[in-house]
Order: sequence, then structure tokens, then C-alpha cells
Amino acid sequence: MASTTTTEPATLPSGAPRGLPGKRTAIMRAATRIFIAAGYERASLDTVAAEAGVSKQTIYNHFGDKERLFVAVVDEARTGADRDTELDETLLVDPDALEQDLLRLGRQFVAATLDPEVSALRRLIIAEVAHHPQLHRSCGADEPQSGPKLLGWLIQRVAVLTAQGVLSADRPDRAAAHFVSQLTYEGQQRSKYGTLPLAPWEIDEICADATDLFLRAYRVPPAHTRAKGRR
Amino acid sequence: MASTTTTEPATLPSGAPRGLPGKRTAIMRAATRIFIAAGYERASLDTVAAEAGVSKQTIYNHFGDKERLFVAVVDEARTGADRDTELDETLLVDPDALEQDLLRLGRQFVAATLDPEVSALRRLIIAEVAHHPQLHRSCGADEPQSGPKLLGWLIQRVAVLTAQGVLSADRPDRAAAHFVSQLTYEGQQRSKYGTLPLAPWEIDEICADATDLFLRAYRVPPAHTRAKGRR
Amino acid sequence: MASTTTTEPATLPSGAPRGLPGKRTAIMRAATRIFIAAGYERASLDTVAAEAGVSKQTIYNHFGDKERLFVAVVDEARTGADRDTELDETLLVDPDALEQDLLRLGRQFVAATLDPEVSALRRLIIAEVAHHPQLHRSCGADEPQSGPKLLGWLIQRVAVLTAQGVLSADRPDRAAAHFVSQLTYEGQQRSKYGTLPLAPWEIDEICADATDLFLRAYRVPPAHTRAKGRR
Amino acid sequence: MASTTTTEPATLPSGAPRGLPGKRTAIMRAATRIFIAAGYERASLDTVAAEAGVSKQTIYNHFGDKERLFVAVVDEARTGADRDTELDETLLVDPDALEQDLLRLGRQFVAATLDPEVSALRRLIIAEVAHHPQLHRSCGADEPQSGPKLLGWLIQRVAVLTAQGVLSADRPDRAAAHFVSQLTYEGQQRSKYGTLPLAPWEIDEICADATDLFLRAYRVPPAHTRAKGRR
DNA sequence: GATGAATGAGGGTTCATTCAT
DNA sequence: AATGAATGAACCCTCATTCAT
Repeated sequence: MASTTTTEPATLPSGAPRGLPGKRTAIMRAATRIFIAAGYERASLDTVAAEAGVSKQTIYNHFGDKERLFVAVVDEARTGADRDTELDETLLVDPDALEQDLLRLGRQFVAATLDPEVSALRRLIIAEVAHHPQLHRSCGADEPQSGPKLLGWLIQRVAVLTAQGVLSADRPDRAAAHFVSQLTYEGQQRSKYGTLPLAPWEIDEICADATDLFLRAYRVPPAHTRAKGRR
Repeated sequence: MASTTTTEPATLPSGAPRGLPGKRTAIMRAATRIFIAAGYERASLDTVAAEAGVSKQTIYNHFGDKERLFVAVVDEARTGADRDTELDETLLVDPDALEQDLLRLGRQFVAATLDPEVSALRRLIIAEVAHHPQLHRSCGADEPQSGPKLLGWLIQRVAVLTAQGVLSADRPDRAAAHFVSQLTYEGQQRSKYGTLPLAPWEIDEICADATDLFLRAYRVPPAHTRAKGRR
Repeated sequence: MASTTTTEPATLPSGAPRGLPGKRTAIMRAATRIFIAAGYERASLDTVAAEAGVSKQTIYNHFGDKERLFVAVVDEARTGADRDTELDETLLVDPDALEQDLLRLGRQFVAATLDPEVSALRRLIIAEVAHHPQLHRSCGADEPQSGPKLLGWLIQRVAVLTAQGVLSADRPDRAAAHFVSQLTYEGQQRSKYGTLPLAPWEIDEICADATDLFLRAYRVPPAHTRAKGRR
Repeated sequence: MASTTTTEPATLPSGAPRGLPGKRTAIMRAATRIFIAAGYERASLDTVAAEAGVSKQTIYNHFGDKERLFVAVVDEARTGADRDTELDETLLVDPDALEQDLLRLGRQFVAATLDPEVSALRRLIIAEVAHHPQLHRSCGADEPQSGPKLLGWLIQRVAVLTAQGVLSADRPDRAAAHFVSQLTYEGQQRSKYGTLPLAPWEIDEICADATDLFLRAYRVPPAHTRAKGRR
């Protein structure tokens, strides 16, 4: 990643695996930007080559054809996004701050999920999944930002809170999914799949709504009934 | 609509649709099929013209250009879908069949929403909304199948059941939306936005899950059994 | 010409020759404007029809095809231009004002010849004469503005001045042509065939140059001052 | 230039023009011929490609678009024409052969200027100058055949003859231009801008006329009146 | 005579892909 | 491995022209 746009990597470390790895990275970067901006069909490999500063044939040497380049781009974006997902480990640890923490978690999640680039990538995948079967693995539950990392952490927190008697989620995975899906769905619908920016108050509304649903469904009623729990 | 695809209207009955309307309808049908099958960019107006049995220029006479034809197709599909949505008025009337009715309603809804054509149309809209601003009105909350008609009816039922003391939805619109969004989201994710068929058991699982969430959040616990909890 | 753009010539005088002569005129006007602005090939009959406020087929009914419409336009423009040429009969009558009158005549002529519309028409004819043989009669010596009317008058004046002993043009037709051709040629070259406007000083220069040439060649030197030369 | 149109450069000598230059030249040649024959709009790049023996896209790789190809063709034709202009240095050196030399020079000049290809190119430039501003530099005084080369030489000869007392051109540039413009104008008008061939007697007439005008205006009266001169 | 709808041909331009170096 | 040049197919769109009313 250091010298991705270098046109003349004259003296690269002899340990480099093959050829010019910088070129490959440059192509990936350019392709990602252009596929996201234009869509699969509208994206032109001429443009990608120009933006990457390489010859068009170099793209073919590295990736074979447009479709494989596209799949590579999507795969990398997906794994990269999950890798880059940052967890706020301070949330959902204090039972008394449950509602506030859910709201804050929701806001972080919605913001990440509506990031223009992330949204564009999601639309791109949805657009092309029917035409490129290899995209199936990148489409759906494991998609960026709601990826295994964050979801896994959330499931675990729900389980802990349930064990603590604060929540009553007999199936923490489903409870966590309910929260996330409510946030995601509303965010996508309201922002037209990320093409319209949402005002802060709209994001707050979405989060409040999802939190309300989640707490209605899973919070152990406080005060005198706590001891009995729902189950 | 009777004989729209007639290629040879040589001796047509005087009552038959002639000239304009017939051709226009034929073009819309062909365009719908091809846009849905191929996507916006991959769809060729030559193909549309051939399939509609008209000259390419006729398409331009009627719609101006490819983009406007596309928007017309999407608009028609959207309004048509909502118009054709059938309501099962027998559901959600009997408080004792609440769970069963939610499951049945869910199954109908998921089936409608995962219909291949409906799904393809949804993917198409998501794919192109960023490139054709006119699609914004067809994208999102009012989309086919979760259109105003069904959702409005559901909201009203939730309100009635709340008034009857069966549910406790102080905001029936949100409660209804929660049910629908859970069904939709899970259906989309699991079927990869409608590109993978779901087995009946998967649909059942989705419906059971959404129903469980809804009832957890909104069912008024039977008074004397509160202490025992559900299930 | 009164009501050429009338779309509804409801009550036209019963003496009108055929049909709707207003339509024909409207078509001619629109076609003239568009052919001149765009050139023959770039001009579209759709545009002409729209601008004339008639159906495209009406153009075909009146003129047969694009080429005949074009020829009609050019013919009309040519004869119209010659008809509209205005002569300044006060010029070239006073032998003592010979130089001044030539300058003034030149300025009038150059201005007329460089009129944007006239220039565009000339370019149009030159452009198309090789492709439409019927244009030969509109191309060349008889072209607008240097048309028979003005040239004939000039020839006659030169003859009279020669008879008066002021000029020595044994062939008045050639002498007149020399003056006109010098003005025309320089005007065309400098203005790039009428596509660049000429500054007044440039026009003056052209006229002074042509007048100088003409007088050098044709003025009878005042008898007793011959030895001194001009100027 | 030897083997520019070679379609199969399979085993060409190592010194032969390969790849780029050959194709480019072939395209230019074909384009020149077709633009001249058909005009800008009527010329089809398909035809050019076919005639040049290259793919259509190759034209785009080399020239970008039709307009730039056109401008390149015109530029090349213009510079090429001036480069190829041949001067007859034996003319206008002998004061006693002045009239004969002017007639001969005129004939050469008129013949060159009415060459079908040169004329067609001129019409093409005039036709398109309003639509392609880049043509301005190729339109007008510097146009082919009356280009700087010949005109410069003529001016110099007129200056020399004036110094010799044979002519009285205080402004040799203007005197030369007068001769040339008279020839050009008459040639263009009579031949309908080169679309009608002129009979030899017509060319002679034009030359005699221009020579007569030039000598009337600029010859120092011979014999006993020479000393007095016009100036 | 006038219209609106329809046609078939064709044009410029762009694309993904390959060949020769 | 990398390049520049070249390809052939396709696409959107426009045009002059005709048919049916």
C-alpha cells in the first residue's frame, strides 16, 4: 500500500512475491472507486486503467476479465470492511445505561451503514448478484458493517446481559439480529439505500424506534418483577 | 390488454386497440421483461423493440429515450404491484388466532415479496436509484408489496387489536412496520435479495421469528398468567 | 406574408390559389432559417416542421423531399435578395466626388455582402453546389447582393462617367466587375466568408484598397496635372 | 509513404513503417478523399475505416472523434498544398515579356486553383468553417494555392520590377494581391467554385482580364512617357 | 391538404478483449 | 509482466420518408 501509484517501482525489495504487486493494488483501488461510482456495466476498463496508471492489458494479465476483477473488488471490499469495523467495547456493559447504550450503538451502526461508499457498494452487490453468482457469498447476512465481527460481539453482549438478568433473550443471536435488522431496514428505506443523506434527527428516530422495539421485546421488566424474570 | 402482442393487426376487429395504445403497451411489457432480466445498462432497446414487435424509433416516439422508458416501466410496475396486492381480510380478526394469523400473514407477505419478478424489480431499483433521481419516488417505504395498501390495512388491524386489549401497540404504525420490516429484512438477506429460492421451512422460520418478536414486544400478557411468562 | 405563422387561417380570402398558402410560407421561412443555421445535412425536417408549426408530412406534400425544399429555399433567397437590393442613386453622379462615392458605395456593398444571413447563405450554396446540380443557377456571378440589379447599375454609371471623360473604361462591364470583385474577394477572405465580423477600419481599408485599384486603372488623369501624378 | 495501405504487413522489411504511422497515414488519406467527396456530414467513418483498411475504433484511437479527424485532414491538406506549390522562377524576370509572363502565371495559378481536389477542399472549408472554429486558421488568405509561398514570391517580383522602373507599385503586396484576387475571384465565380470545368478559352479570358487590370493599374507607361510616369 | 404514428437504415461512439512487441 | 495498437460487436439515437386516417 505504500507506493501504490508508483509508475516506476525500479528498486523494490527483492522479497516481493511476483512482478509488481503495486500495480495490482493500484488497479484494485481504481476499480473499486469506479465500480462503486458507475456500476458494473457503466464502468469502463479504460477508465480503470487510466486511473490506475497502468495499461489495459495489465488488468487482463492480473485479473483475466472484467467480471473477475469485479468479484475481486467486491470480495476485498467486504473483507476489508469487516476488518476495519471498530467496536466500541465500552457499550452494553453497564445494565443501568442499557437504553442509552443501545441508542449510541445504533447511531454508530447506522452511520457506518449509511456511509456513501458502503452504501454504494451494497447497491452494487444487490444490483449484480443476479448476474454474477460468485457474489452470493458477499451478499446478505455477512455484508459489510453488519459483518460477523460486530454482530458476534453484540450477540455475546446480549447473552451476558441475559445472564445478568437484565435481558431475557433466550436466543441472543436472534435478539441481536432483531436490533440490527430494524436499524438496517429503516436506515436503508429512509435513505433510499444510502442515496439520500439522513438528518441527525432522522437517525435518532430510527435508533429510538429500534431501541424501543428491542427493549419492549427483551428487557426484563425492572423493579419488583425483576426477580421473577420472564423465563 | 387482450391482444397487445399481436404482430399482425391486419384485419383487426374495429373495437381492438389500434395505433398508439397497443404499441405503447407492447413496448412497456417488453421493456419490463427485459429491464428486469438484464438490468438497465445491459438491456438493449433493439431487443425491446424486437420483442415488442415495433420499430426502435417507435419506442423513441413514445418515450423519448431509454431513461424515460425505464422510469415509466418502474413507475408502472410499482403502482401496478400495489394495485394488485390482495388482502386476506379474514386474518387478524380473531384474537385467539393471533399467532397463527401472524404466521399466515407473514407467509403470504414473504412469498409475495420474494416473487422472482418483484425481487428483480427491487434489485433493479436499488441498482439504479443512484443514477436516475426520478427513481427516488419508487424506492423505499412505498415499494411494491409493502405498499400503502397492505401496510395501511395492517396498521388498522393492530389498532383494533390494541383497542380490544389484545395488543399494546401505542403506535400501531410502528408496530406494524416492525413486523413487516423484520419479515422483509430477513427474507431479503436469506434469499440474497430474491436470487435464491427459500425452502418452505426457511420461510416458516422467518415468519416464526418475526411473529415471536412482534408478540414479545406487543402482546398483552394474559392477565392471570403473567407470573408464568410465555411459552 | 402578413400572417405567415397563423396556425388557423380560418377566413382567408376566397381568392387564395390553393389550400393553405400560409403553411407553405411558414415552411419556407422555417426551412430558410434552419438550413442557414445548420447546413443542409444537419438540418432536420423534424425541426423545420416544428418551427413552422406544421406536420412533417405537410412538408412532403408541398415540396416532395428535402432536396427540393432546399432548392426552393435557395432560389427564393436569391431572388428575394436581389429584389431587396437597394440602390443609392445619388452615388457616382458627380465626377468631382468620384473617390468619395466609390468609398461609400464600397462600404454599402461590403456591409450588405457580409451580412450574417447573406454570408451564411453563400456558404451554404458553396457547400452544396457540388451535391445538388440545381444550385448551379444560384451560385456564382449572379449571387445575392452582387446580383444583376446593382451590377447593372454600376456598369451603367461607369459607362456614363467614361462618356464624360472622367473614366477611361472601354469595357465598363469589366471595370465595374473589377471593383466589385476586389471588394468581394477581400471581404470574404478577411471575414473568413462572413464568419468573423470585420471592424469598421477593416472595411474602410478594403474599400480604400479597391477604390485605389479602380482609380489607378480607370481614372483619366486630369489633363494638365498629368505630370504631377496622383496623390 | 511507400506501403501505407498494406493490409498485411506480415513479413515486412524491418525498415518499413509499422504500427502507428502506417495506419494513421492510411486513415488520413481515406478521410481526405471521403470528406472531399461527400462533405463533412455525409462522410461516414465506417466508409473511411473500410477504405483505409482499418477498424473504426482505430480511427478513434488516433483522432479522438470525427471532428478532430476532419480538422487534421484540413490542416494537412492546407500545409501539404502550400508545400507542394511549385514556383516557375523563370517568370516575371524579363521586363519585356511582362504581359506574356503575367498571362502564363495566371494560367498556372488558375489551373492550380481550379484543380478539382483543391476546389472541393475549399468548398469543404467554406462549408464547415462556421461549424468548426478550428477551421478559421485554414480559411481565407492563407488558403491552399494562394498560400504564402506563391504570394510571397509574387510580391517580391513586383517589388523588383518596380525598382526596375517597369511597374509603379508603391505597395507591392497590394499590387500582387490585386492580381491574385482578380484571378481567383473570376475563376471561382465562373467555375461555380470549381464544380464546372472551365474551357481553356475561359481561363485565357480570365487571365487576360486580370493582366489587363494589373497593367492598367501598375505598368509604368512605356517609351517617351516613361519619365513622367504616374508617380 | 393535413395529421400522428410508424418505419428501416444508418451514424457516431464506446466497450471488452486480443495481438505483437 | 507490461505495453500500445488494433479489433469487431454493440448500443443509443436521429433521420428522411411513408402509411392510415
